[in-house]
Amino acid sequence: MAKILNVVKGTKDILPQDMPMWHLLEKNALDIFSKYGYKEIRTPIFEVTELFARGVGDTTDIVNKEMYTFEKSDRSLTLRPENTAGVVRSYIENGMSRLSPPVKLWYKGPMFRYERPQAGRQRQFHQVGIEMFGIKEPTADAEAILLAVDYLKSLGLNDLEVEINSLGCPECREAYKKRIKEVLKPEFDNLCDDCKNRYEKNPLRLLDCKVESCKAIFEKPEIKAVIQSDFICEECAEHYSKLKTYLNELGVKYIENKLLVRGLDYYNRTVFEIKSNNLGSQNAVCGGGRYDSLVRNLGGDDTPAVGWAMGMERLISLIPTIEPQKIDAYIVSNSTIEAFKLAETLRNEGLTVEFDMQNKKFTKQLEKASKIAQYAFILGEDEIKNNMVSVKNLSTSVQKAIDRKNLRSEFKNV
RNA sequence: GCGCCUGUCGUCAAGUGGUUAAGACCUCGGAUUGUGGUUCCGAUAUGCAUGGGUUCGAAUCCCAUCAGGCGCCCCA
Repeated sequence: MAKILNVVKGTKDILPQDMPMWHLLEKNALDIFSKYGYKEIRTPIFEVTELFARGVGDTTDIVNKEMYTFEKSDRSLTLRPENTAGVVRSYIENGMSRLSPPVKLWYKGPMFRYERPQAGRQRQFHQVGIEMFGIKEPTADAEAILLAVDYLKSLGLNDLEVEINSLGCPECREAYKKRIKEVLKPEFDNLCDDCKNRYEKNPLRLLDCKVESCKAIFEKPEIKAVIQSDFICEECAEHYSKLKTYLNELGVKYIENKLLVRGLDYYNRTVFEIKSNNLGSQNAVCGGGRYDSLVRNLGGDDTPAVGWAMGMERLISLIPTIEPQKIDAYIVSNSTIEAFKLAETLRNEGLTVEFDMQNKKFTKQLEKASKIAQYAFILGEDEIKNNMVSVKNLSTSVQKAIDRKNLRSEFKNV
């Protein structure tokens, strides 16, 4: 026997039995996002590496150590680790800034990150997400969050926690970073290695360190005071407070989490996450926020934008398993040709139909029918002669002969 | 990149040093030559991730390698 080959580490087959859940996610995405005016967009799964370096940010882990990058024809290309950069690239390249705002786009598809796999984390995984361009007002932030909550509700996920925070604009954030670094400077040597690293790279991410010794440091009064201070400028504060007003009025429950810091560099002002307690340590199903400078950084006009992405595998692990549907009919017959022809006729009429291709014994055919179909269409010599079909309801055992002309309309009455 | 745990049939598993490696589900065949889902019978691992070692003897102990899971980090 030849050697068996396995899926690549961190990737998974999505098997037929999983498909009903995937179809539900995809159908609800199309239905609900459409109601909010979103149009679907599909961008390539690989892009020029520079797009992610400039878009996602070269201080992020995603760009630093998690990208699948390869060289082809002297160009460096990368399997997309997320889709916002690609959508923004397409928005700019296709002149969508000429469209009347808001420009609302949604996507779904595979993403690739080279990380150690664990519960809720794969190297190839799928995201569904939205991006809205052209609106600086907090109505955009509020509608994006409302849409996320609506979509989750449609999947039966009603009690997930929405966390929000405001990172401020680049100006107030820089000032805040500076203050954090100043107040922590005397403690620098006592921080854990990760935090020492973060101190330079992204001081904001120091805040939710889980190491006990670091937590203790952050509890010191003079440090805690800085962490908990409202650092954002007046304009940012107003934006944030309007967002909260909208959410309150719309009945969207949320908790404010001052420590919530998305790891991507492009966010400003609003950031949010939606979390579940049933996911293990990778507990975020949705993450997003506002990214007003990304379009400009990638060469477009100054364009405010908001977006989020959800991990589809994580969503699926939260929704109940959906049993596959049985087909309408299985044709039971010892005449292969007649069965074949009848199957084709019925399929053209819109039914899902199978028949026995191996000319097995009658009882075997019926046994198969009972496993996979709602009805058995029995086609024996008598039936063929009289142009009839004996329809058997396999859950009630009721059987009735029906004229083939009326089969399509009458079989479900058996 | 670091830590912990695990690897017995397609799947779930019993077995923890001593003759032929339980059982269940699935699959396939038969009992049943035009009536299934119930029942009964039968088939299906010369092998326990792979390679070494210890032993009279190893799925069981040891080492290495590989694979998987979980956690840290990070994120969806």
